[in-house]
Amino acid sequence: MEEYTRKVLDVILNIPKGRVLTYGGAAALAGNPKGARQVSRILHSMSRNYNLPWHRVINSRGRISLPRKEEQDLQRDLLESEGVIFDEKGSVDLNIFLYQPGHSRKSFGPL
DNA sequence: CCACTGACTACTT
DNA sequence: CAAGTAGCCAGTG
Repeated sequence: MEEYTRKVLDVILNIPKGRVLTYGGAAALAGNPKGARQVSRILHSMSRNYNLPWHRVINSRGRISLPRKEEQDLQRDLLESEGVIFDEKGSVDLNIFLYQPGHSRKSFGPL
């Protein structure tokens, strides 16, 4: 497996509860800003074996990208149970919930 | 090695 | 907002 793949896994595992990360963001943190698509494939192939928090990974517009509705609902449920808020259009406010290493605040949220 | 795939992204219509 | 285009790159066969 490529080192890049390993780094992506590491990044995903480090997303704090209640935060989300975009595919591109995970790719960038893993050292390959153009590797967003690999992130999605990694999640698909590794989430089974590594117990990854795959639900904390969404696309650059703050929306769920899963193709199947059941999976979308599951991801949304998991995120909401962690405190992530979805607006009426079904998207997450990345300005609030995006995981940004080094930019951590003591508290966050819409309040 | 080549061809194809994909839970992406940014840009343009 | 939806649809099309181009760039991207590791896994798989």
